[in-house]
Amino acid sequence: MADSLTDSIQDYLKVIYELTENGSAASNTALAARLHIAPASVTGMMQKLASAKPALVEYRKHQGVTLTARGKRAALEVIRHHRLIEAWLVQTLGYSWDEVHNEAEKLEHAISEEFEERIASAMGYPLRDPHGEPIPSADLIMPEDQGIELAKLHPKQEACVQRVHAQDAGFLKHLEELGLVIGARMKVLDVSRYDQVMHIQLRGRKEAIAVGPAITNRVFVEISK
Amino acid sequence: MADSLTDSIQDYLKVIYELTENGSAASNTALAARLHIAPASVTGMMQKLASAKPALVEYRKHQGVTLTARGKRAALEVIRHHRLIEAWLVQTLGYSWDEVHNEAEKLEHAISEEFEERIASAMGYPLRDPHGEPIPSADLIMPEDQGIELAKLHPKQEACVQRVHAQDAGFLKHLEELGLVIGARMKVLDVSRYDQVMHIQLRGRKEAIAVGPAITNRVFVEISK
DNA sequence: ATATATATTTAGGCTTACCTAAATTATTAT
DNA sequence: ATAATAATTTAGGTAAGCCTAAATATATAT
Ligand SMILES: [Mn+2]
Ligand SMILES: [Mn+2]
Ligand SMILES: [Mn+2]
Ligand SMILES: [Mn+2]
Repeated sequence: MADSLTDSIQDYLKVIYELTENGSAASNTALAARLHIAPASVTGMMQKLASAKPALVEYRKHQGVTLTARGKRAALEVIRHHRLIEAWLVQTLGYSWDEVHNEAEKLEHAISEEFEERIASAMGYPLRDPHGEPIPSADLIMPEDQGIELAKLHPKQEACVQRVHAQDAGFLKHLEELGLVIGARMKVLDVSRYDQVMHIQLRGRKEAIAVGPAITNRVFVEISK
Repeated sequence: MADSLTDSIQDYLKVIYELTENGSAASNTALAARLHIAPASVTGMMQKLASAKPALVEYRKHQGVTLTARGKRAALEVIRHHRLIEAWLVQTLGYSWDEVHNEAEKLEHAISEEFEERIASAMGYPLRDPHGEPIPSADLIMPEDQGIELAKLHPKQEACVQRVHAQDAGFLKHLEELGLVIGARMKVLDVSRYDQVMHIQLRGRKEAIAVGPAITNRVFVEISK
């Protein structure tokens, strides 16, 4: 009943959710960039979603958009689909974490609620996707996430990789080669003051690694006191 | 590389394949009925597919359409997707044979070749879908099918249900209740000359059943000599 | 405060895939 | 062979979702 939303609209809502998780409104330019769509087209879609019968976004010219309660629910439904599918591709079909995103990007719009429930049940209701991202519950609550950017750690601190905020296959493959996979334990050796390059010793690895902000801002960890 | 065909076009090609399996061309009206689309719209699409850069159908006004080699390959690709998905929903997610069709109808357009290969491999390259329909091979050859309509049997003949040509959930559920499932063994008791109602004794069932042409024309069997 | 640069919106178009109503062919029955 | 019926095509439209170019509003730097 809830879903007569097109694939396109579902993608817009999903991206708006991600861009507004920090509390601020999402700009049209940011949306356009994430969706690979011209800014003018985004404006048109935002006007449409804002004046839909039950509005999906709140939109004020030049001020960006936020989701209405309704829009948020729709977004979480798509995100739940996406992350469950990713988890399931890895668990039952042997996909690796860098291969699942594109497949899930299409399947998220194609599965039924029945299918969603069946894979969730088959996997024992997993809480996170293969990248460590939390999976919204069936009643569409996004679990709180207490992870912290790796970039925020100080020398001597120890932590465990909890979550990686990325979808590019090459980037993910690179993280894997570095040993920055979910659950990996590490100790920060030092941080260069000028370029923020961080030297890290991963447990079970001989050599320490050096990673820049492009990586440390996307890897989230749990500090192990 | 092969697939820039829209979901819509894929559905048209699939239905054309099914309507031309008997050798004759497919009429626009028949296509329109199967696709739940107005006949005028079908005409438009046929003109488009016929004059596409590599033509997908051969079309002459008022004469109906047939598939070109290219169109046939595209159709078989979709049918392979559809049937593999159906098999896999049943085998790995516990769907019943009457629930899979609608789910597969959407997923068939959403999965990658990679996904196709992975589920085929995970199931050990099955030859038939849950309704007994043959699954085209990875190189898009449709297996020959030597089944015969149940309606063609004569009294005293024994046979085994090989395949059911149907997708309506209610109809399939009814067949299941009757005991007309894939692999069921039976003996024809008699056939009423006027309404073609057939009396059948299924192995392992107490009571014989009586079924009309709406059923006997859609159930295909293998005669067990 | 003004000029410049950036972000956003408006205007006008395009493609895909539908639709309905009217015209045209084909088919069938007399 | 006609006339009536059925199938098919043509003509003219619509709604989604995009796009580009031009106009406008906002933010930034001096
Ligand atoms: Mn992901
Ligand atoms: Mn998507
Ligand atoms: Mn089927
Ligand atoms: Mn389909």
